[in-house]
Amino acid sequence: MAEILTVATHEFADKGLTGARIDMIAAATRTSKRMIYYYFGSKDGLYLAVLEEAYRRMREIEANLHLDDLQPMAALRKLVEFTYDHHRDNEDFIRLVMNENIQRGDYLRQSKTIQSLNSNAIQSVQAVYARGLAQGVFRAGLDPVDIHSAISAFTFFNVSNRHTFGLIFQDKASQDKAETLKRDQVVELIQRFVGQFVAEPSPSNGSGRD
Amino acid sequence: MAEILTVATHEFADKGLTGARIDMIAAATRTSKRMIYYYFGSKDGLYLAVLEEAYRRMREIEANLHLDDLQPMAALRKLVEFTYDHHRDNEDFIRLVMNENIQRGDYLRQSKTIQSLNSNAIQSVQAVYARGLAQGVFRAGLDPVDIHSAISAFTFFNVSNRHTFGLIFQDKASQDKAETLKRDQVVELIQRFVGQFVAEPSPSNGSGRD
DNA sequence: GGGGAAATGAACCAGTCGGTACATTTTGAC
DNA sequence: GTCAAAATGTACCGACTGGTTCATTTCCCC
Repeated sequence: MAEILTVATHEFADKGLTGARIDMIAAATRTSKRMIYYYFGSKDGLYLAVLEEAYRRMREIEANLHLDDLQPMAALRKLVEFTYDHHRDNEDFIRLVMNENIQRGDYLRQSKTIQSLNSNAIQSVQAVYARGLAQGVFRAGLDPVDIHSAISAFTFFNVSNRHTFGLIFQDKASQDKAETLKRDQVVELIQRFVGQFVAEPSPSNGSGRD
Repeated sequence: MAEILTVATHEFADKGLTGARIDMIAAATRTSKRMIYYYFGSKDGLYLAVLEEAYRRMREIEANLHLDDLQPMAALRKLVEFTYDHHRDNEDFIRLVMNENIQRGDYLRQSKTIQSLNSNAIQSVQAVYARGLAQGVFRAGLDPVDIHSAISAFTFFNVSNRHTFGLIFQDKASQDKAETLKRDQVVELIQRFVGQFVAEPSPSNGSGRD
């Protein structure tokens, strides 16, 4: 059953809900189509299960960042870096979410499980932001949801629109693998958005990831 | 033929390439399925035509912004506002591009027409950025493509991920129609990213749009 | 070891859908 | 008016695909 989910995740991410073929998924598994229907009931049921699992997995990691141990600005950096890395390394997740948006969130809406998972993400941002405010390093008047939104927008777009964006601006040959904004740039952008001043941008650590 | 394109644009944007049905498109037209194949050859052919038309239309408007008549910071604002408004008001376009990314840009790649359209967009940014640098209001070291990327990321994500994002954070009931970041916020974010200092953020004009 | 439930296999089906064959009509240049 | 080319209507097809039927096997609890 776990195998089915793994294969299905890939297939749905690859072709989308309508494009994916149950027969293909079955063929790539050691079980049969019959089994897929036995466990998941329908194509939609399988898709929903895949969606839930993908979200669950991300939030699980995210919940273990221990942002509280860091100074606000550093915590912000770490959160951005995590999100950036996660999205870059989990294209399947990105594609699933894209597809779900094409379906207008019809399936996500059915899953109370997922919806409850995500307020935690906002809580984290809220906590960091509050500390930053208290210390005077963040500017006032921002909504945690907006900060989260800003982080998501960049890191998500970076992967989701890789193909069309890279294609259009391919003449700027430099960019390797059509990555648009580099990681440190995204960090800085967010810090400038949230920070009080930018005269002293932010310590540019050279650390790879995490 | 123009009617076919209009209807097809909507259908493809709505359901995606695989989800769209030729019979549906034909039914919504005053012509027949036979005609669609007569003019466009195949489903893929029709899809490609739709894609080209959508891109062409956007760049056409964009080319008429006359950013040169404005001071750099104001020009930047206008560019962001235009992109924000366009994306918000043309969900079909957004969805087409999303779909094309799910197809890994396979169709966009076939269209030399589109690819040539877009260097102009970068040219505009480049021009504004250069003027801003000369006047000392923009900071050095940025790539015009990065600026364009930043603008796109926000305005695009804002629409493309409306459904999943709005659903997840619906508890923050405030946001009307699940719009994540407000227009002025996006403008400010970009200005902070590009600008030299942010002590004096930017003139917040109260004008609605355009 | 009996028996019911869970798990599985193989063939099959009915609806769907992109695409076509064939015939016919309309157009427009001369 | 003629005639070729463009345009169009109708009916149809073959492949695909989500889903099912029926029968069988494996599991496991007492």
